[in-house]
Amino acid sequence: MVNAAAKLPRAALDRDAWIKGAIAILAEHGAERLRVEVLAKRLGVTKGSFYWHFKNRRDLLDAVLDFWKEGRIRDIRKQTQAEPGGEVEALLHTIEVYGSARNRKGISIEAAVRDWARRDAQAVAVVEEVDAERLACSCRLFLACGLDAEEAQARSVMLYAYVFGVSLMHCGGFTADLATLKTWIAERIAR
Amino acid sequence: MVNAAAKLPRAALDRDAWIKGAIAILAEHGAERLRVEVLAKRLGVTKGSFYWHFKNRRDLLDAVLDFWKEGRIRDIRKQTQAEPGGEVEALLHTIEVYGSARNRKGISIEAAVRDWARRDAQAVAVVEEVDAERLACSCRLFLACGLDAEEAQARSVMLYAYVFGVSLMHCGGFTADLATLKTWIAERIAR
DNA sequence: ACGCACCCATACGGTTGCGTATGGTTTGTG
DNA sequence: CACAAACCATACGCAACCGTATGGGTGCGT
Repeated sequence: MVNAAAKLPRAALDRDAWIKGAIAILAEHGAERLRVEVLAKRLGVTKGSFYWHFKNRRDLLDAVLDFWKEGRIRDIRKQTQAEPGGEVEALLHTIEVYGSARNRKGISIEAAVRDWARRDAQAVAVVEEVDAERLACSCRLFLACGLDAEEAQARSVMLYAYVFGVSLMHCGGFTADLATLKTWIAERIAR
Repeated sequence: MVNAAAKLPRAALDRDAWIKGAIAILAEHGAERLRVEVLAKRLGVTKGSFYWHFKNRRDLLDAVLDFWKEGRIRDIRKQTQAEPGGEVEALLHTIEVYGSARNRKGISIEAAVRDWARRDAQAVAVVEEVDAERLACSCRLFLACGLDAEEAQARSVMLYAYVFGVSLMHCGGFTADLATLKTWIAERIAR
């Protein structure tokens, strides 16, 4: 019998494949509905396979959190690197990338993890680490622009609070040109 | 046998009591884990009672959404009413009330509903209505301050995106004096 | 006092999901 | 080829829930 999903000799799954599948479900349905039997069915195998790669469901969840944390820290460092003089551009770019509807998948994961962190201690720890790194990165840019320490910190908090918040709002119908509004806001935060 | 929970002759529950209990669970555990048997146990009755007051679980969820919507619309209208000349104070007050850690319960419900709205169409509709009302309320204040329509809209979006976002962030450890940072931010948004 | 509406308990069948036990298949290695 | 490790299927027990069926108790109107 061939693989029902791919009609190919089954490629053995590794831990990473399970984690990536888990993140897809996390983005679509949240951590609460990330179930091993559902995930297994999605990957075209049974949970017999799952318990070979993971000790239990919690083991998977921790792996997902760790995977997400590493990726987010790598990403924020990449997005916020700037040539001297290009700091404002880098800040505007960061707002654009993190607050734009263009990045739907990433925003879904972000929202799911933050909601998860309201009940799970491990998720809280990961979010704290990621937030700290992001705040440090943008703070560095604001300082390079010549702002004093307090204003640099305040603007950093404002920046991330805004991009996370706007991704949760439903302001369609409020204005004809939301894009113009967003660039106005980005300017007021970054400049 | 007396009532196990209150040691009193059981007071008959009405629909409202169920809804309020449901909102408590919603705040603590999210919509996904708002289960009728759990809620019934919390209220000291069995689900036999529940299905007397509600058609099914979905019926309760819709009632919860409606209850929340009405309350939020009433609240935002109350919070944003201002004497002529006191508009900036009203805006600062709104930021304080909605973004402060003082309002833990309300923020938990807000976050739960917004997460809920990422998967449930009915929740989306309710959040859209509430957001529209809130944006309209603060927009009115900004206009009364003399701002033009575009800037009033932009600042309104920035205001709510910020307060929702900051309630999801974990910036403890980033600064010694978060309160000062928040007042700086509030000033930059409202003034 | 009788009946009925209101409110709730108990019991049941069905589904989903966790974790374990056990055995089969495939792949690499001596 | 033999054998073991890696990988997966099948089957089971257990728990949490949903929704229904059914009956018991309490208060109120007549």
